[in-house]
Amino acid sequence: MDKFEVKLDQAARAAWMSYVGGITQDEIASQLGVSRPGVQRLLALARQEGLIKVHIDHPIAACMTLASAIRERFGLDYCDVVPAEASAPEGAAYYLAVAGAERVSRLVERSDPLTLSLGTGRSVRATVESLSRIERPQHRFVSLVGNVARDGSSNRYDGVMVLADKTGGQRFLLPSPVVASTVEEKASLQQQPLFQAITQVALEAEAAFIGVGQIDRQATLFQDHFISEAELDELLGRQAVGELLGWPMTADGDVVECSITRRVTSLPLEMFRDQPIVALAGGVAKGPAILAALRGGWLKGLVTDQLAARHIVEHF
Amino acid sequence: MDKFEVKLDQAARAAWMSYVGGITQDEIASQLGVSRPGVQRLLALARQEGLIKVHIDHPIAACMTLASAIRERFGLDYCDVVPAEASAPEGAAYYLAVAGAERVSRLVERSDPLTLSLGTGRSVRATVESLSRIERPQHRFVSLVGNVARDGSSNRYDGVMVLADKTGGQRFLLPSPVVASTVEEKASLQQQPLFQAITQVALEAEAAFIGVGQIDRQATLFQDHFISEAELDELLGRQAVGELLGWPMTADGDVVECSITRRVTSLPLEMFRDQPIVALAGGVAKGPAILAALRGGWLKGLVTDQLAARHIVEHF
DNA sequence: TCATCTATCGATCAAATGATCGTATGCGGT
DNA sequence: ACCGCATACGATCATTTGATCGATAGATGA
Repeated sequence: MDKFEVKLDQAARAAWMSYVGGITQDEIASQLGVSRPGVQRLLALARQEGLIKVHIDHPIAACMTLASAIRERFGLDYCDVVPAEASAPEGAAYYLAVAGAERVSRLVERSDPLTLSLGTGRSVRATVESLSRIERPQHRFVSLVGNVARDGSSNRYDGVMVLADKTGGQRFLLPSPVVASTVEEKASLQQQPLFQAITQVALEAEAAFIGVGQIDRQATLFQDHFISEAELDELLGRQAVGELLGWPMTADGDVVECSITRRVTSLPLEMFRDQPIVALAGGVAKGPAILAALRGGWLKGLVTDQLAARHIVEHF
Repeated sequence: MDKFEVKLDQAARAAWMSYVGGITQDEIASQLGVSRPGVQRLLALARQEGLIKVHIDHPIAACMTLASAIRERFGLDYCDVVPAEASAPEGAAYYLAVAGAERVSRLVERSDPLTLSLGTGRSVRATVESLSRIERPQHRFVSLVGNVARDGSSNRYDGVMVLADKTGGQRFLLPSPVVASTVEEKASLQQQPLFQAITQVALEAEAAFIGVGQIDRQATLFQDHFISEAELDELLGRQAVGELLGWPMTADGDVVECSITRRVTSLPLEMFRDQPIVALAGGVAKGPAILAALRGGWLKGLVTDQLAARHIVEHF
């Protein structure tokens, strides 16, 4: 095995010249007295033996590692992880919004008519607000979640509204509360032609950008009075850890069947199995919920922050 | 300057994908939403800003760094640094010989007639002894240093002898002591037709492989009785720290003019200004001598070990 | 000793990379 | 507001890199 040692020596030399010295393989070949393919084999050996350690000296490097791990593990089309600003917690939210806006604008910028669907939540709102104005009247934007609160007031600043305002595109809002008061109300809503028309548009969307909700006392669903405290307790009792479009799910990503589920008016998740859903969510509290959504295989894309990403990779 | 931060962020991302992730630049370009040349600029920026740290996980890496530094600093054609075997001091000598033999055999292996000149010293001897046998009767080997001791005995195992034996090439030995007894003896020697003929051959050599001598109580010149103790003291008094081919020189690489110099019979160093001289020497004791030879600009190539190399770079 | 097998090596080609150039875009000054 | 400058961007080409294939040399066993 002494022969192998010599090979490794040469491999290390070649690796040094190539990576540190920036020498071309031709040059290395003549320096080492081997053929160029020989140098390639040496470099391959060096890589294989783990002789070469590359370190990117920038905070973003950790994010990239996390992003790559998550993308691999859950077969995502993409995963962006933005740095967590330890000093300014809102900084991370801003980063998240910018990163999300980047992904959205990629789609919106193009000239062909585009249909995009949006969920609700702070992250989605912040994301569309980060977008710059661009004239795209040919685009259509549709909301996947009802934007009417229990008291009947309509959220004037839904993401779809902002996006349509910024682009001049068409808007399609779901004229319903997130959770209907009764099963009958839900059925009645779903029979409205308007509701069905919007459903149809949503099905034609090329991508869906949605938030991820956590299920606890800080849950948006609860804080915004879409569900009552008793209903929250019921969800917690059924092991719900997060929600997508108002659909609560367990840690494994299965949608929880319960009294609330039967009254959720959002479009059923199964409907989007073949559509790319992109989640926009960050913060350590959202970690378990995002992980659940990933486990359920609902997502094709994810824009998150370092805190949530770290939680996710630690609980694969 | 916030703009610059964003650029650096992207540069770090691109660098991560390229170096750690092994993604192609085309892929990175589409992931980052820029053109491929844009990615190149980002990578160039990342390199320039020192974001990318490559570490070769092998003892040889340190040697390569030293070698590169020395080659750069003194404009050498090449510099090989072999690892110092902390456990076995003779191991390093063996490595040195193998590394030197590698350089020599590059030249010897070729079929065109070759003229090679050799100095004396343990390193040169060990080097030629490491060479494998190869039939090259068309080659010529010439010694640059007299191989006759003060007592008149001839060193039967001069490097030239060994090399000629191994290749079947012609041998040209300098029939003189390294240091003549008197200036007159030197003059007389130099007038011999044989001496002049050999000088002529030496001038036709394509490369010279020589040792480097230190000037102290362990000096080969002194140990082998080429100079007396009084002469050694004289050299030390004149700040000589090393010698090439018997020519003592100061730390700056200037040849010392003194009573000994006038009696040295080796071919004058100036004669080789346009010839590639390669020094073979290692060990911490040889450090100052090698550094002097480098400072004098006498060398075009160097094969040394980690100990000497470290001394050299620390005393640039 | 010969045959065969395997491992290694170098020629060739496709892909990826780096560099140069012309062009566009934005910014500051007049 | 317009002009000029500077900076940055993207198309194109040369170089470098990676991979595949056939060939050759050495090893191993019959």
